[in-house]
Amino acid sequence: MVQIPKTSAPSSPAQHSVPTSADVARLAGVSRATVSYVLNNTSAVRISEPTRRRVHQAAKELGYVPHAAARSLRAGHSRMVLMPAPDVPVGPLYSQFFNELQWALGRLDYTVVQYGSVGLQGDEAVRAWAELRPVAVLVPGGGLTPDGVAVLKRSGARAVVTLGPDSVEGAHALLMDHERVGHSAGTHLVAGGRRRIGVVMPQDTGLEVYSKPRLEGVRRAVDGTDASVTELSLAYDEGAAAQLAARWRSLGLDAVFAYNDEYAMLVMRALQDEGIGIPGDTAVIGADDLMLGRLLRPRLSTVHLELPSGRELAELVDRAVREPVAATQAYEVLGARVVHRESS
Amino acid sequence: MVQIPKTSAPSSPAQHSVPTSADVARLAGVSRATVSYVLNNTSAVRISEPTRRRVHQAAKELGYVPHAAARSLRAGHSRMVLMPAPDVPVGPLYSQFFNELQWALGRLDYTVVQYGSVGLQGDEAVRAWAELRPVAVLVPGGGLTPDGVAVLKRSGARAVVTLGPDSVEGAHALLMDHERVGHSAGTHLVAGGRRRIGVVMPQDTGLEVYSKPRLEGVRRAVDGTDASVTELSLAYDEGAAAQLAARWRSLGLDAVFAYNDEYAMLVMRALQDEGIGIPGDTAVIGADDLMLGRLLRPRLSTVHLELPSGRELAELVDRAVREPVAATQAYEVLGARVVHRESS
DNA sequence: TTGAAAGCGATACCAG
DNA sequence: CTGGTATCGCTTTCAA
Repeated sequence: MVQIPKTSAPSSPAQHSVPTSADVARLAGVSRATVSYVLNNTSAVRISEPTRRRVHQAAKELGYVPHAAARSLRAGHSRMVLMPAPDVPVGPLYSQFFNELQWALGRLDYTVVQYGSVGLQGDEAVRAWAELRPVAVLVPGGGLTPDGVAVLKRSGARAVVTLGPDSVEGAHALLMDHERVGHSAGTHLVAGGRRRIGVVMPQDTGLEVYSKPRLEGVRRAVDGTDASVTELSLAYDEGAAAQLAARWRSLGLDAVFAYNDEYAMLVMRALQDEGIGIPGDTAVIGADDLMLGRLLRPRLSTVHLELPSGRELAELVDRAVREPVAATQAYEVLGARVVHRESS
Repeated sequence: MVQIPKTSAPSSPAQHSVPTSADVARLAGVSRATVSYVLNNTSAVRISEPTRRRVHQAAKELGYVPHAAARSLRAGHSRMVLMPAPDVPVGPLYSQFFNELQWALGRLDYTVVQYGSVGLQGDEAVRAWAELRPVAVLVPGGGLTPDGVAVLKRSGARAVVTLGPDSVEGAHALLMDHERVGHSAGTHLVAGGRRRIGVVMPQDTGLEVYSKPRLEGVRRAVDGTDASVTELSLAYDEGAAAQLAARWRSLGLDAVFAYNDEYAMLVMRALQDEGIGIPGDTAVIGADDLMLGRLLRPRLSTVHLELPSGRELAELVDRAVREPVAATQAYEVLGARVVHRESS
């Protein structure tokens, strides 16, 4: 970081301590109770207009901001929905889904908080989340244990929802079985007459949650056919791709399913540079249906994913919070369908 | 969302109310104070080993998890670092930077929370952040006002750091002036003999924070030369790119700087499909130095960005928290340098 | 219509 | 070494 001090503004004025509702009350010449009534528009109690004005005026003057912790401590609950922040760089697909979800939950008056639990292991992380006493917890990507769910529930979470490959006892599950993705791709390749299928797996271990099921899906697709599957580990790196391409002919593969479109692009480029014809010599198919696939030549075949809409998930959460039902439910929400373009 | 209920597990056992330290004390047969001492390993006080064990045992049995709000209410401060969650899909560059930052702050024992403030306007959002009484606030992307900083400071934030184009009174600033990015690109194109430069601007208004300064940078680069700049608004969409390419010859441009490598790829593809030679007829340069640029043919020239390391920012935050200095400081932290490949 | 006071859960002082 | 207890900021009965 280049450190070039550029400005040196004068200090902010003396640090008065943080104003409380008591300060507001004092300044307005009323009791703390009245302040609370006015600021929360409590309908059960009617406050005279002049008093309201004085309170508002005082609050503004002091720059009063209520203390969320104190409030929810008193109330015994919050409207915080907690999600662990993903610790692996996550694609545009997920980002968009998440934004939508956040917006939808905001509309329902929940506050969404992404909690960075880097470095914490499993149930340790769960305890950290539980300390915040969120009303609901959304956990993407597997790894939550039934014990973890129990901790969250005991700490007051009215809804625990997992978004991942399998459902966890006690939690609602949005099943996103990426096995389907691989299965679609595999089926497509086999139907196209391919028999020796390579599957490109990211070396990045953080992506295994998705890549392994995708691989399994391909395996299932070729099961009972005379086709075979070869696992190919690959770093997201030009050099690694070139090395893979160099030994491609010796591998004797006639098709490759890449973890996603980005890896597909990487592999496709390397194969083309090696003089391997696509789809003639080797068919290539990716996944996630990213824009870039459409821009490649030949156009990249891919598996299009359908994620649940943020609005629907938000409603599920809201329902679960309002009436925690006896039985948790699991929904299969991942749609996968092949988009056949030119590379396969 | 396809809703296929798949499992229907039995309800979790009766909802006992959330266990408190008092419950632990009762079960262990000690006072609440003792529980606190044991669970926090308070060194000022020595507790007998048998008592410690009884307390730990009781806590485990009840599944006790401390209440963060109560704790920080009592303590008068928290170690929460708050960042508003970006509401526009943000690239891999930012994601990586953010992960690093999160990790580094975690090492320093801070808890990073991304707060979803979708739908809230300016100072309304600031008040929402202030309610959480974070010890530090990191605000990316401009839009924070001096008043906003004052609200945060008054609510107890010991450090307010902006990451954006300009510095704000009262806050530390990590200046990331994207004007430099455009300037590098523009200078490069002009030096290469290009005279009629198109600048591709995303239609997505959320990206204006970055795209406008980049455009200005190009303008500054051509200033005083005989080159000219043409602004080209473009949706991230194949059709839009094709339309742009169709009227390309009539535009009479001999170079284009795209907002980033993704837009560059989009434009380059459309131009190539239109039979326009790159870099012969038109030079193309992108920005952000994404992997995909290296995979294009011709290889995409780009502007490589150097962001501050997460570790350094974390240390800046920590310093600011520990000793809020009289003067806030501003650092220029965005490095930009052209990576000349084949497309320009 | 307003005020006094209890209490949410955890901590740290001060006695015992 | 351990236990009472005041306290953080806020909401909400209950009285006045």
